Amino acid sequence: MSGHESAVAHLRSEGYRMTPQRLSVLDIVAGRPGHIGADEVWNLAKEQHPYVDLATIYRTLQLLKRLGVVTEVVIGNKLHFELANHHDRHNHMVCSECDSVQTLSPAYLAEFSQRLQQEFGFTPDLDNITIGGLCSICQPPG
Amino acid sequence: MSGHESAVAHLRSEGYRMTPQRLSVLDIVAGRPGHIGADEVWNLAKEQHPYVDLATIYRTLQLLKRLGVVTEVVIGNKLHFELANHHDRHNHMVCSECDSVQTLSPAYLAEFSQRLQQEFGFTPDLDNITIGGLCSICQPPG
DNA sequence: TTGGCTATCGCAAATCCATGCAATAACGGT
DNA sequence: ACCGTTATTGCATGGATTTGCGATAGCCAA
Repeated sequence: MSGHESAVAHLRSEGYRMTPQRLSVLDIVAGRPGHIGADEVWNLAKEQHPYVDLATIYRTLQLLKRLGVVTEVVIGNKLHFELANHHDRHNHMVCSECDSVQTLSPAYLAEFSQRLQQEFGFTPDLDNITIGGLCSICQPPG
Repeated sequence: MSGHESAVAHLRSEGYRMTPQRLSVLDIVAGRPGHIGADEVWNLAKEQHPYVDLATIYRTLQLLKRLGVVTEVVIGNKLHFELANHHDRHNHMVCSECDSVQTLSPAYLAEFSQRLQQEFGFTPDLDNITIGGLCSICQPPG
């Protein structure tokens, strides 16, 4: 198994327990290069634990998100998750036409974020923000 | 009645029909200075048309949104709507702690938008974007 | 005014996600 | 290895929003 040890240790250190369901969800999300929907996680998890409930999947994903182990990505109106890579934080640009996804360095948002903080005292949470729009291929003609 | 004529004409010109339910929803949203939740619209609409269904409210709001007559704002996990004022476009900053809402001039997003366009050929749709975070009052101590 | 085409409605059921609760199982202490 | 505490699960349920479908009612033409 790959580098789940740290995630497991993280759970443990916060008083959370390690269960087969949680390990399963962790494995599944970690086994994906990109993001994965909750329903997909569920389907895959059921292969190993036929009785897992979808609610457990959701709770686990939210837990892992709270712990910073996974990142939530809003695509359309569904939630997707991906393993948080702290060495490669990024945001997403989703094309509303072809649903393609590009990653975006948070550096692009830093300046904007600072202005909101300075001028309004508002601390935006842009970590998981997704930018919708049209990708270069789907640009309207003209 | 105020300036619903243009909205009505807009509907008509696109082949949509004008119904009392739609007029009612339009009146209600237009009669609000700020944003209003779908359930609130429903309650008010029922005063005039006791048999309107919530699904009709949702469908109408989505239609008006598609036509650019109203704007959708996601607050917490509910949808709110407000009359689109094309002379005063703005974004929203929603506090995840107290659900308070501040408006934000799109000027703050212009620079960010241009960079995405220039560097990635991606045309972001930031018109209706909502920024989550913590307002100045709900800042964590320290 | 009337008639017909079809957009729209009301209703019911489905979907997505969150939550309350009793039964279960993880884990530290013995 | 066993026990007890209590975090976690599965199940049922609820809230918000969407969708399928047959019935209804706008709107245009005659």
